[in-house]
Amino acid sequence: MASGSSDDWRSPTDDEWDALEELGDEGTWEMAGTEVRLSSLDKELLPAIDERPEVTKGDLVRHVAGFAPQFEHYLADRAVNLLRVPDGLDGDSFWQQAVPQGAPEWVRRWQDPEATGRQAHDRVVVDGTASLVWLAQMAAVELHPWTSSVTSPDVADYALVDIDPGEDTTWEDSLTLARLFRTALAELDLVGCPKVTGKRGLQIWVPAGGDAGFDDTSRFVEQLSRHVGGIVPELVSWRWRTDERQGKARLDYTQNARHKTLVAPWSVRAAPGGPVSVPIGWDELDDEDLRPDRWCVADVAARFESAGDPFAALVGVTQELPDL
DNA sequence: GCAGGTT
DNA sequence: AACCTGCAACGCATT
DNA sequence: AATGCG
Repeated sequence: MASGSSDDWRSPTDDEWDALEELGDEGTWEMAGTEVRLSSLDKELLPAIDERPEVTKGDLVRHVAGFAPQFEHYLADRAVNLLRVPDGLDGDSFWQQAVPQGAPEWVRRWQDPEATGRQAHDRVVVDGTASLVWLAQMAAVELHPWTSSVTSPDVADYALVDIDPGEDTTWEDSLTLARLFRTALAELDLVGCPKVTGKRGLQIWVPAGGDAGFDDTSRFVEQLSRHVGGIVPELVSWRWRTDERQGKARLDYTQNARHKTLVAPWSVRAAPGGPVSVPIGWDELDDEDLRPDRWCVADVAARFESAGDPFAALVGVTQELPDL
Protein backbone atom coordinates (compact mmCIF):
# COMPACT_ATOMS: atom_id res chain seq x y z
CA MET A 1 0.00 0.00 0.00
CA ALA A 2 1.28 3.43 -0.83
CA SER A 3 1.95 5.91 1.92
CA GLY A 4 -0.58 8.52 2.85
CA SER A 5 -1.40 11.76 1.16
CA SER A 6 1.26 14.35 0.59
CA ASP A 7 -0.39 16.26 3.42
CA ASP A 8 1.35 13.76 5.67
CA TRP A 9 4.65 15.20 4.45
CA ARG A 10 3.89 18.88 4.71
CA SER A 11 6.01 21.33 6.66
CA PRO A 12 4.52 22.67 9.88
CA THR A 13 2.12 25.61 9.65
CA ASP A 14 3.02 28.86 11.38
CA ASP A 15 0.79 27.82 14.27
CA GLU A 16 2.55 24.48 14.53
CA TRP A 17 5.98 26.14 14.50
CA ASP A 18 4.76 28.45 17.28
CA ALA A 19 3.49 25.50 19.28
CA LEU A 20 6.89 23.80 18.97
CA GLU A 21 8.56 27.00 20.13
CA GLU A 22 6.29 27.18 23.16
CA LEU A 23 7.18 23.68 24.29
CA GLY A 24 10.60 24.83 25.42
CA ASP A 25 12.74 21.83 26.31
CA GLU A 26 10.00 19.23 26.49
CA GLY A 27 6.38 18.48 25.74
CA THR A 28 3.90 16.98 23.32
CA TRP A 29 3.81 18.51 19.85
CA GLU A 30 0.76 18.05 17.69
CA MET A 31 1.91 18.00 14.10
CA ALA A 32 -0.72 17.45 11.38
CA GLY A 33 -3.01 15.72 13.83
CA THR A 34 -0.38 13.41 15.33
CA GLU A 35 0.94 13.89 18.83
CA VAL A 36 4.69 13.41 19.22
CA ARG A 37 6.28 13.32 22.64
CA LEU A 38 9.47 15.40 22.68
CA SER A 39 12.13 15.76 25.37
CA SER A 40 15.55 17.31 25.91
CA LEU A 41 15.12 19.61 22.95
CA ASP A 42 17.92 21.83 24.23
CA LYS A 43 20.36 18.93 24.49
CA GLU A 44 23.41 19.21 22.25
CA LEU A 45 23.68 16.33 19.79
CA LEU A 46 26.47 17.71 17.62
CA PRO A 47 29.11 20.16 18.85
CA ALA A 48 29.90 23.54 17.34
CA ILE A 49 32.94 23.87 15.08
CA ASP A 50 34.56 26.94 13.58
CA GLU A 51 31.73 29.30 12.64
CA ARG A 52 29.11 26.59 12.86
CA PRO A 53 26.90 26.46 15.96
CA GLU A 54 26.11 23.30 17.90
CA VAL A 55 23.10 21.26 16.83
CA THR A 56 20.53 20.51 19.52
CA LYS A 57 17.78 17.94 19.37
CA GLY A 58 15.37 20.84 18.82
CA ASP A 59 17.45 21.95 15.83
CA LEU A 60 17.21 18.43 14.41
CA VAL A 61 13.44 18.41 14.91
CA ARG A 62 13.12 21.74 13.11
CA HIS A 63 15.37 20.54 10.29
CA VAL A 64 13.47 17.34 9.52
CA ALA A 65 10.08 19.04 9.90
CA GLY A 66 11.09 21.85 7.56
CA PHE A 67 12.55 19.49 4.96
CA ALA A 68 9.74 16.92 5.19
CA PRO A 69 8.41 17.69 1.66
CA GLN A 70 11.89 17.01 0.27
CA PHE A 71 12.38 13.88 2.36
CA GLU A 72 9.16 12.44 0.95
CA HIS A 73 10.84 11.82 -2.43
CA TYR A 74 13.61 9.71 -0.93
CA LEU A 75 11.98 8.10 2.09
CA ALA A 76 8.36 7.36 1.21
CA ASP A 77 7.65 3.61 1.11
CA ARG A 78 11.26 2.73 1.94
CA ALA A 79 12.79 0.99 4.91
CA VAL A 80 15.34 3.21 6.55
CA ASN A 81 18.48 2.48 8.57
CA LEU A 82 19.19 4.89 11.38
CA LEU A 83 22.40 6.22 12.86
CA ARG A 84 21.39 7.31 16.33
CA VAL A 85 23.42 9.64 18.52
CA PRO A 86 21.38 10.11 21.71
CA ASP A 87 24.30 11.29 23.82
CA GLY A 88 26.14 13.34 21.23
CA LEU A 89 29.30 12.48 19.34
CA ASP A 90 31.20 11.81 22.56
CA GLY A 91 28.61 9.27 23.67
CA ASP A 92 27.83 5.90 22.17
CA SER A 93 26.27 6.08 18.72
CA PHE A 94 24.72 3.05 17.08
CA TRP A 95 23.07 1.85 13.91
CA GLN A 96 19.56 0.58 14.11
CA GLN A 97 17.47 -1.28 11.56
CA ALA A 98 14.72 -2.70 13.75
CA VAL A 99 11.86 -0.51 14.92
CA PRO A 100 13.01 0.92 18.25
CA GLN A 101 11.19 -0.51 21.23
CA GLY A 102 8.52 1.76 22.55
CA ALA A 103 7.78 3.23 19.13
CA PRO A 104 4.32 4.81 18.92
CA GLU A 105 1.75 2.53 17.32
CA TRP A 106 1.31 4.97 14.43
CA VAL A 107 4.84 4.41 13.16
CA ARG A 108 4.67 2.41 9.95
CA ARG A 109 6.52 -0.91 9.92
CA TRP A 110 7.60 -3.36 7.27
CA GLN A 111 9.09 -6.80 7.50
CA ASP A 112 11.19 -7.94 4.57
CA PRO A 113 9.49 -11.14 3.36
CA GLU A 114 12.90 -12.49 2.30
CA ALA A 115 14.56 -11.75 5.62
CA THR A 116 15.92 -14.61 7.66
CA GLY A 117 17.14 -14.91 11.23
CA ARG A 118 18.26 -11.65 12.72
CA GLN A 119 17.00 -9.67 9.77
CA ALA A 120 13.46 -10.87 10.40
CA HIS A 121 12.36 -7.85 12.36
CA ASP A 122 10.03 -4.95 11.71
CA ARG A 123 11.73 -2.03 10.03
CA VAL A 124 10.76 1.63 10.18
CA VAL A 125 9.11 3.06 7.09
CA VAL A 126 8.88 6.83 7.37
CA ASP A 127 5.46 7.91 6.15
CA GLY A 128 5.33 11.59 6.94
CA THR A 129 6.43 14.56 8.98
CA ALA A 130 5.31 13.12 12.30
CA SER A 131 7.48 10.04 11.78
CA LEU A 132 10.45 12.24 10.89
CA VAL A 133 9.94 14.26 14.05
CA TRP A 134 9.70 11.13 16.18
CA LEU A 135 12.96 9.86 14.64
CA ALA A 136 14.59 13.16 15.55
CA GLN A 137 13.32 12.68 19.10
CA MET A 138 15.05 9.27 18.94
CA ALA A 139 18.22 11.20 18.05
CA ALA A 140 18.34 9.47 14.67
CA VAL A 141 20.70 12.00 13.11
CA GLU A 142 21.39 10.11 9.87
CA LEU A 143 18.68 8.56 7.70
CA HIS A 144 19.84 5.88 5.23
CA PRO A 145 16.93 4.62 3.10
CA TRP A 146 16.91 1.49 0.99
CA THR A 147 17.32 1.95 -2.76
CA SER A 148 14.15 -0.08 -3.34
CA SER A 149 10.65 0.44 -2.04
CA VAL A 150 8.80 -1.95 0.24
CA THR A 151 6.33 -2.57 -2.58
CA SER A 152 9.13 -3.94 -4.82
CA PRO A 153 12.13 -4.65 -2.61
CA ASP A 154 14.07 -6.28 -5.44
CA VAL A 155 13.65 -3.40 -7.89
CA ALA A 156 16.48 -0.86 -7.66
CA ASP A 157 15.13 2.63 -8.21
CA TYR A 158 18.55 4.22 -8.57
CA ALA A 159 22.00 3.23 -9.69
CA LEU A 160 24.36 4.72 -7.13
CA VAL A 161 27.84 6.01 -7.82
CA ASP A 162 29.84 6.45 -4.64
CA ILE A 163 33.04 8.45 -4.96
CA ASP A 164 34.91 7.48 -1.82
CA PRO A 165 38.09 9.56 -1.40
CA GLY A 166 41.28 7.90 -0.22
CA GLU A 167 43.84 9.30 2.16
CA ASP A 168 45.60 11.27 -0.58
CA THR A 169 42.54 12.16 -2.65
CA THR A 170 42.16 15.93 -2.78
CA TRP A 171 38.82 17.63 -3.15
CA GLU A 172 39.91 18.65 -6.63
CA ASP A 173 40.54 14.96 -7.42
CA SER A 174 37.00 14.11 -6.28
CA LEU A 175 35.66 16.86 -8.51
CA THR A 176 37.67 15.53 -11.44
CA LEU A 177 36.08 12.12 -10.96
CA ALA A 178 32.59 13.61 -10.63
CA ARG A 179 33.08 15.61 -13.83
CA LEU A 180 34.11 12.46 -15.68
CA PHE A 181 30.88 10.80 -14.56
CA ARG A 182 29.02 13.92 -15.70
CA THR A 183 30.54 13.59 -19.16
CA ALA A 184 29.96 9.86 -19.35
CA LEU A 185 26.30 10.14 -18.37
CA ALA A 186 25.76 12.96 -20.86
CA GLU A 187 27.26 10.86 -23.65
CA LEU A 188 24.96 8.02 -22.70
CA ASP A 189 22.03 10.43 -22.64
CA LEU A 190 21.24 9.42 -19.07
CA VAL A 191 19.79 11.61 -16.34
CA GLY A 192 21.59 11.68 -13.01
CA CYS A 193 22.41 14.13 -10.28
CA PRO A 194 25.29 14.58 -7.83
CA LYS A 195 25.15 15.40 -4.17
CA VAL A 196 27.72 16.20 -1.56
CA THR A 197 27.69 13.73 1.31
CA GLY A 198 28.35 16.16 4.14
CA LYS A 199 31.48 14.19 5.01
CA ARG A 200 34.28 13.82 2.44
CA GLY A 201 32.80 12.35 -0.69
CA LEU A 202 30.33 12.78 -3.49
CA GLN A 203 27.59 10.53 -4.78
CA ILE A 204 25.75 10.46 -8.07
CA TRP A 205 22.23 9.06 -8.23
CA VAL A 206 21.05 7.74 -11.59
CA PRO A 207 17.37 6.76 -11.90
CA ALA A 208 16.94 3.18 -13.11
CA GLY A 209 14.38 1.59 -15.34
CA GLY A 210 11.55 0.49 -13.12
CA ASP A 211 12.39 -3.17 -13.65
CA ALA A 212 16.11 -3.01 -12.89
CA GLY A 213 17.45 -5.45 -10.35
CA PHE A 214 20.44 -4.81 -8.14
CA ASP A 215 22.52 -7.00 -10.42
CA ASP A 216 21.68 -4.56 -13.23
CA THR A 217 22.52 -1.40 -11.31
CA SER A 218 25.64 -2.92 -9.82
CA ARG A 219 26.89 -4.06 -13.23
CA PHE A 220 26.12 -0.68 -14.78
CA VAL A 221 27.89 1.30 -12.06
CA GLU A 222 30.87 -1.04 -12.13
CA GLN A 223 31.22 -0.68 -15.89
CA LEU A 224 30.77 3.07 -15.76
CA SER A 225 33.22 3.39 -12.87
CA ARG A 226 35.85 1.24 -14.57
CA HIS A 227 35.50 3.44 -17.64
CA VAL A 228 36.01 6.59 -15.56
CA GLY A 229 38.82 5.02 -13.54
CA GLY A 230 40.55 4.04 -16.77
CA ILE A 231 40.81 7.70 -17.76
CA VAL A 232 42.51 8.76 -14.52
CA PRO A 233 44.18 5.58 -13.20
CA GLU A 234 46.43 7.69 -10.99
CA LEU A 235 43.39 8.73 -8.93
CA VAL A 236 41.54 5.44 -8.53
CA SER A 237 42.38 2.14 -6.88
CA TRP A 238 40.54 -1.13 -7.43
CA ARG A 239 42.25 -2.82 -4.53
CA TRP A 240 39.95 -4.25 -1.93
CA ARG A 241 42.10 -3.60 1.14
CA THR A 242 42.39 0.03 2.17
CA ASP A 243 46.08 -0.38 3.01
CA GLU A 244 46.77 -1.41 -0.59
CA ARG A 245 45.01 1.56 -2.17
CA GLN A 246 48.00 3.90 -1.96
CA GLY A 247 45.73 6.66 -0.72
CA LYS A 248 43.66 6.63 -3.91
CA ALA A 249 39.90 6.95 -4.25
CA ARG A 250 37.52 4.01 -4.50
CA LEU A 251 34.55 3.99 -6.85
CA ASP A 252 32.35 1.77 -4.73
CA TYR A 253 29.80 0.17 -7.01
CA THR A 254 29.06 -2.54 -4.42
CA GLN A 255 26.66 -0.14 -2.72
CA ASN A 256 24.17 -1.28 -5.35
CA ALA A 257 22.83 -4.20 -3.33
CA ARG A 258 19.50 -5.03 -1.75
CA HIS A 259 20.27 -4.25 1.87
CA LYS A 260 22.79 -1.49 1.29
CA THR A 261 21.90 2.09 1.87
CA LEU A 262 23.31 5.54 1.25
CA VAL A 263 22.61 8.62 3.29
CA ALA A 264 19.40 10.36 2.18
CA PRO A 265 19.48 13.71 0.41
CA TRP A 266 18.99 16.44 3.04
CA SER A 267 19.97 14.15 5.92
CA VAL A 268 22.18 15.63 8.63
CA ARG A 269 25.48 13.82 9.19
CA ALA A 270 26.79 12.87 12.61
CA ALA A 271 29.69 15.32 12.62
CA PRO A 272 30.50 18.61 14.36
CA GLY A 273 28.39 21.50 13.13
CA GLY A 274 25.82 19.16 11.57
CA PRO A 275 26.86 19.03 7.90
CA VAL A 276 24.09 18.02 5.50
CA SER A 277 24.07 15.83 2.38
CA VAL A 278 22.90 18.28 -0.28
CA PRO A 279 21.94 17.68 -3.93
CA ILE A 280 23.72 20.01 -6.34
CA GLY A 281 23.47 20.91 -9.98
CA TRP A 282 26.13 19.54 -12.35
CA ASP A 283 27.38 23.06 -13.01
CA GLU A 284 28.11 23.50 -9.31
CA LEU A 285 31.01 21.06 -9.69
CA ASP A 286 32.77 24.04 -11.21
CA ASP A 287 31.94 26.34 -8.30
CA GLU A 288 35.18 26.99 -6.46
CA ASP A 289 33.29 27.36 -3.17
CA LEU A 290 31.84 23.87 -3.33
CA ARG A 291 32.93 21.52 -0.55
CA PRO A 292 31.68 18.08 0.52
CA ASP A 293 30.54 19.64 3.79
CA ARG A 294 29.61 22.98 2.28
CA TRP A 295 26.24 23.21 4.07
CA CYS A 296 25.12 22.54 7.61
CA VAL A 297 21.91 22.53 9.67
CA ALA A 298 22.25 26.25 10.34
CA ASP A 299 22.45 27.36 6.70
CA VAL A 300 20.90 24.60 4.59
CA ALA A 301 17.43 26.17 4.64
CA ALA A 302 18.87 29.25 2.94
CA ARG A 303 20.60 27.01 0.42
CA PHE A 304 17.31 25.27 -0.37
CA GLU A 305 15.51 28.57 -0.70
CA SER A 306 17.97 29.82 -3.30
CA ALA A 307 18.72 26.59 -5.20
CA GLY A 308 15.77 24.26 -4.55
CA ASP A 309 16.29 20.51 -4.80
CA PRO A 310 18.23 19.52 -7.94
CA PHE A 311 17.24 15.89 -7.28
CA ALA A 312 13.63 16.83 -8.06
CA ALA A 313 14.59 16.35 -11.72
CA LEU A 314 15.12 12.65 -11.00
CA VAL A 315 11.76 11.95 -9.39
CA GLY A 316 9.62 9.73 -11.58
CA VAL A 317 12.29 9.29 -14.25
CA THR A 318 12.73 5.78 -15.60
CA GLN A 319 15.49 5.01 -18.04
CA GLU A 320 17.19 1.92 -19.37
CA LEU A 321 20.74 1.47 -18.12
CA PRO A 322 22.76 0.24 -21.08
CA ASP A 323 25.32 -2.52 -21.11
CA LEU A 324 28.60 -0.70 -21.63
C1' DG B 1 16.57 7.26 24.12
C1' DC B 2 14.56 3.76 26.00
C1' DA B 3 13.13 -0.86 27.40
C1' DG B 4 14.48 -4.56 29.95
C1' DG B 5 17.20 -6.79 33.18
C1' DT B 6 20.32 -6.69 37.25
C1' DT B 7 22.02 -5.05 41.58
C1' DA C 1 16.10 3.52 42.68
C1' DA C 2 20.35 3.22 40.47
C1' DC C 3 22.93 1.10 37.20
C1' DC C 4 24.02 -1.62 32.98
C1' DT C 5 23.28 -3.25 28.23
C1' DG C 6 21.82 -3.63 23.52
C1' DC C 7 20.53 -1.30 19.67
C1' DA C 8 23.36 -3.68 11.59
C1' DA C 9 24.84 -7.22 8.53
C1' DC C 10 25.35 -7.94 2.84
C1' DG C 11 28.18 -9.14 -0.97
C1' DC C 12 32.31 -9.16 -2.69
C1' DA C 13 37.46 -9.89 -2.50
C1' DT C 14 41.39 -11.63 -0.42
C1' DT C 15 44.02 -14.73 2.89
C1' DA D 1 36.38 -20.85 6.79
C1' DA D 2 37.67 -16.38 8.23
C1' DT D 3 38.55 -11.64 7.70
C1' DG D 4 38.53 -6.91 5.51
C1' DC D 5 35.74 -3.49 3.69
C1' DG D 6 32.01 -0.08 3.21
